[in-house]
Amino acid sequence: MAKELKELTKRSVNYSEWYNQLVVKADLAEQSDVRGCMVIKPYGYAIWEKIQRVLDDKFKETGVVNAYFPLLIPKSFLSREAEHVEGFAKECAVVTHYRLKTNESHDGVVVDPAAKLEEELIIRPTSETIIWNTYRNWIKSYRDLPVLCNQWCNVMRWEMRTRLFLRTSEFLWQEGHTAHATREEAEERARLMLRVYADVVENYLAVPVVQGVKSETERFAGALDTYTIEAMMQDGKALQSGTSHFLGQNFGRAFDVQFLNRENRPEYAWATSWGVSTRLMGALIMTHSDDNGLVLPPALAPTQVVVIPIWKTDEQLAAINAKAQGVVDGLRARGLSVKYDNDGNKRPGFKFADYELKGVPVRLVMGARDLENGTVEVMRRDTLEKVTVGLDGIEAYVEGLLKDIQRNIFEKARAFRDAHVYECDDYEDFKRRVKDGGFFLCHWDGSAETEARIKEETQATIRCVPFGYEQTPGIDMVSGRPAKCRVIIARAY
RNA sequence: CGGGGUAUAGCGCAGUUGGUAGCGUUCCUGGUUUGGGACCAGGCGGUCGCGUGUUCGAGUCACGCUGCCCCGACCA
Repeated sequence: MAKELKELTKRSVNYSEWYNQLVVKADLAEQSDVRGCMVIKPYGYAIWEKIQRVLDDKFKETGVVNAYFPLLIPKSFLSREAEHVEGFAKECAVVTHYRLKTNESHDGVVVDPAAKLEEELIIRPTSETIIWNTYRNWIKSYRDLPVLCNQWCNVMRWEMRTRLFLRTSEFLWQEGHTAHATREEAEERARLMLRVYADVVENYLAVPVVQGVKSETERFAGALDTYTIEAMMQDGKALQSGTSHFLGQNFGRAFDVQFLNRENRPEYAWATSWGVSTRLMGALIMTHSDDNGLVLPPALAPTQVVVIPIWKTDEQLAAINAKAQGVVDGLRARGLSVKYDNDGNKRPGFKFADYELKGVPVRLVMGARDLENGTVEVMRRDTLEKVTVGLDGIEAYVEGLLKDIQRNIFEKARAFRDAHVYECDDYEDFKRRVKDGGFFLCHWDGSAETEARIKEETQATIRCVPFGYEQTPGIDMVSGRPAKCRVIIARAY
């Protein structure tokens, strides 16, 4: 069954449209008929599962365990932490009834007014409240700490405008929630999880990120500090790809989670929370893909190698099948995920284009010519380069090639990012250039007024105070007041 | 919730001064093809978003409603 495959919009013509078409045509996801929601198709979900597995293993290495908490949160829980409720109240879906009944004309159903809930339930926009309400019963002594739980789940935030993977009303994520006996331990945990995110995103998704800390206004609702990883997309816009929050004792206090410390004195537990979502899929797609379609990092590609035979007669096909089987087995023996596609309904040219669209890192082609010469044609997706190599030692060759692709796409993305990071000291210059994308390193006086003015006049926001950047004091380019450090300012998704 | 669009086959679209439904593509069947998105022939598929009105007659005109898209506000 052939699929309709039209040419993609060029990245340079309309980046948003290109992205949207790519997600749909590469079979990753599609818009659902349900408002603001997304259907993740099997191919997209296979990639997400791989990301999940990598993250899960890394979490466990740091002592985190998985658990699950309810989807529905009593309304009163949400309002316990004042800043938290203010941050999320505007985008909550609310369950008000628990029953439907047949309508008067017996051709449909209506909400049964008699089934109104005494207290409304909120569909979780995030789970701090319900988890900390639970932790109250778990934590009595410093010996119970730390508690290091993660949950894989869906959350709902009633967004006004949605985009596949980047912003949908419902999305999949993991949220980790930890409780600690000391402030220092909690702060270190928040920073540790940020490092875990940066590791996974850079070394598996091959997406370079800037680690940093958010300004007060960009902080998570209820946090004392929000750490972030920021990636740059190919249009120069920033994508917040993961966050880790130091929550202080705010939730411990709000949910009365107290423990007796070594001195036998009651103390509120210290908290962190941290999450990454299916938005990572968006980062993956936008960072590497080109006008031919997706480019997947070998570490996450559901199919790493596709082998395509080209034949004219059944005898030829049989001969190629036999020869190719050896290659496929050899590659699989090395743990690679290989697809052999001898579907006679599709022509080779169609398959080439289709696997490129889907981002398969390496393609092997075997025809009558190769059969005679004992060779195979190898194409790498990242550069689209083709070479013909002998079958002898093909497994090691392909394995090396996959490693090289993984490294190359990361280096390419990092080079692009670095070429679009600018130090900027002049606000007029900034205003002219920021709309074309890029990360602008600018001195900031730390005031919310400056931040608000930049946002209003340029639609750019302070992404973070970057770590690992040599800071020197200077003058805020907007207010002219002294500034302790430079921050990254950019337009963002 | 403000401002602007749009609604006709699964998808993308045309449809003139009102005259009874069309193109491309997908899909199905058969054949020829197969080293970069094949070709030929045949076929399936539509209460023209919903409702009311004007008219001998409405996809087309008027009014109302609804959905969706874009631009704002909000945002992992």
